[in-house]
Amino acid sequence: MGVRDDQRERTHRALLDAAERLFARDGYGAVGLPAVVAAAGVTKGALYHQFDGKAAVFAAVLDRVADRVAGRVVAAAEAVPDPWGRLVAGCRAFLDASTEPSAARIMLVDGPAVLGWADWRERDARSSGRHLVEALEELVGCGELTPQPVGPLARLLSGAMNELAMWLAEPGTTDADRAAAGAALDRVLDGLRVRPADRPDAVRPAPLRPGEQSKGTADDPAAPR
Amino acid sequence: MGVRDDQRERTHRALLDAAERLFARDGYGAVGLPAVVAAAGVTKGALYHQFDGKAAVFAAVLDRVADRVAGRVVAAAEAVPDPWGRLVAGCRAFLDASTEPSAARIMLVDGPAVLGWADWRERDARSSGRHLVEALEELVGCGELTPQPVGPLARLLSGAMNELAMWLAEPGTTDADRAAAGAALDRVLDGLRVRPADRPDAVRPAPLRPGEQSKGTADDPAAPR
DNA sequence: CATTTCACATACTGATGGTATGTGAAAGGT
DNA sequence: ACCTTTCACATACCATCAGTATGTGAAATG
Repeated sequence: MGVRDDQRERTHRALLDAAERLFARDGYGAVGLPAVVAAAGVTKGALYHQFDGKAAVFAAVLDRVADRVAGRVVAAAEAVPDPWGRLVAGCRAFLDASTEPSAARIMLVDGPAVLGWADWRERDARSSGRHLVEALEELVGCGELTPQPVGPLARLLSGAMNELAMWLAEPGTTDADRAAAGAALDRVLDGLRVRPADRPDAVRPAPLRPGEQSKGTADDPAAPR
Repeated sequence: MGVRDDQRERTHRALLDAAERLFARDGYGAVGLPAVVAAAGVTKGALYHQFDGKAAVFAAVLDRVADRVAGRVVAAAEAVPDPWGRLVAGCRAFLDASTEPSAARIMLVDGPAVLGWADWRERDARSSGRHLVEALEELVGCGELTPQPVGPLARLLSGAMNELAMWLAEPGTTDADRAAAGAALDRVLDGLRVRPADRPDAVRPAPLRPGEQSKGTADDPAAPR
């Protein structure tokens, strides 16, 4: 690698940084390429040399954001030993990470519209979505979930968490809202869990009570303003 | 009233029809106003006389689509006598209606990106979302759901159904996919239902840990905004 | 029947995404 | 060391789009 590749990578990152900031703040449609290249300190020539167009820049930004989110999900999940706890921890981490306004706007709001739902879905399946599917498969394997195709369930849960994240990313939402969203998600997940009584014979004799992790009290989410 | 209002309404509908067709097929971003007015057989002058701009046309189209969907939801729900059946029937009808590609693309994919999530949410809260909240409140009231703020749960379920609908709206999905999505949704809803064994009569703390909450249905469904 | 209103058409503008071409410095061969 | 090629990027340009300003003719109004 010479000084050439170095410069190349520097402008690449400058473009991604500028684009992410502007896309997150104003939305894809309201951001023009002139604004992006100006914020990055380069010209349109540089942008079109490195990307195939505006949508490609957005896709690259989205991938980077999704990677960050997936990283936090994995980190949170692999700190928990038991499979069910991993699912819950992963979901909670996803919710937290996606609530970051930049992530919500780029990944959840504009993503499907700009890239098309199919492309967007595919990218999700390669980052956070994959871990969700794997966690569900493991839970089915060890009898904590009733045997079922995990694909549809993963989509359902993913959609649920995405919507909650977009809500929580909205300015004006409070910590109480965050707690209420987490509690609702906990209740849904717990409802899916095979009751210990109904479980024929699991891998372990249920050492801990169904982890009710509703932190704080689920309060009225009405947000005054 | 006069021939004037008549003509006015005719071009209004022509614009909405043309815009809905094009937006559904190509997406908001890929449709230009020239294409819309050409398909409607009018000129840009007519469009800007009746609407405030491209986004306003889209909003009007979305409202019409959302009304159609909500209509089907209500029709399906009110044909069922018991509250729980109403919820399930309503959800299934929403899934069916939103799977129509035109509805999915306009309402679910482009809607949040074009109008902004908050505006989009508000519109949903006025059509389908309202009925979901009401159904959940009724179920909490009659003890089939554990007392909880229904706002977050409604958002969660709405997001889940939206994602499933977008999936099923994709070309290439089969009837088996449709059935699998419905089954997954059924399982989640059923998991939320209070077990008859745990429901002797009145409202009890349920199997959840204490400290949850004990209030009734007090909950503001829509975040004011 | 004169006047006003209004639904719409035409003409125009600034800005945007995208392309074609130019340029100068780094890489590579001899 | 020198010439050539490559490449990362800049400049100039174009088609198109959303939006605006103005014109127009028929319906409403008195």
